[in-house]
Amino acid sequence: MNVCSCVYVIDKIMEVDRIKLEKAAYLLKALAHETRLCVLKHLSQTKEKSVSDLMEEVGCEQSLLSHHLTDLRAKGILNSRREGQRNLYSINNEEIIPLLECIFNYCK
Amino acid sequence: MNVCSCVYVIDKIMEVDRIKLEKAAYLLKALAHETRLCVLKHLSQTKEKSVSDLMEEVGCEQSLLSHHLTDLRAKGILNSRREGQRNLYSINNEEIIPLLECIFNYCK
DNA sequence: TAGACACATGAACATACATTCATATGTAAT
DNA sequence: ATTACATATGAATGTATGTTCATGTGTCTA
Repeated sequence: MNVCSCVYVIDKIMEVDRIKLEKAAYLLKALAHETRLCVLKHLSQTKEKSVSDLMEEVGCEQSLLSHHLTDLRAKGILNSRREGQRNLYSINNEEIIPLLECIFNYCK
Repeated sequence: MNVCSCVYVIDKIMEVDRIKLEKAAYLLKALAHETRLCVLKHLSQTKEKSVSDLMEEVGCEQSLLSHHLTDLRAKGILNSRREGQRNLYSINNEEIIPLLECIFNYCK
């Protein structure tokens, strides 16, 4: 392996790291809010929940909650589907549940 | 147990939850930045590092990095001690390392 | 004790995020 | 078709966060 390809490999490694850090920062920003964490906590216990269910459980006003939910959905953390008048939200990727557990566990 | 003490217990549970959510949100906000994650990643590999070491490794300008470090220290995530002219930073509570691993692992 | 080095600090500014309010949309029931 | 219900959306505003720049502080060396 010559000097050039070495540099290339190092660049690639650095790049992968940078991308991972970026992703992690993006994810953490998405999670870093009491209301959103509360939503996720509730949704990790039950499959899906309507906005009104969450409003009660989370104790958050309709519009504000909706903004948070839209946000979490846009960022790929939640899913939603309609059922009649209601909009049911659920966790998109279950792998986030152990991560949440890990976070809450750290915050003893 | 009468109604009153039941309500009291429920309040207590809710309170604990709310506090945990608050703590978690606070922690995640502290972590949710590429530069800060990068610092933590480097510090979880080596015991301590000076600001200049971190400047190079993280690729961040002196003053800005210093602000981030001060911040992380104020929030109890990092420690620092002087050694001559240098200021050595380290991770305050090692329990954060598996948490970071968990986060990076999720961000595959 | 003067200069260099390593780092911290504070004010000013820029950018992003959270919240509120008014209103729109989509579905269901009458 | 009209009304009510569940939710989404957008603009306006407030608040927090990140960044830069100029300068301050502590320590070492000559």
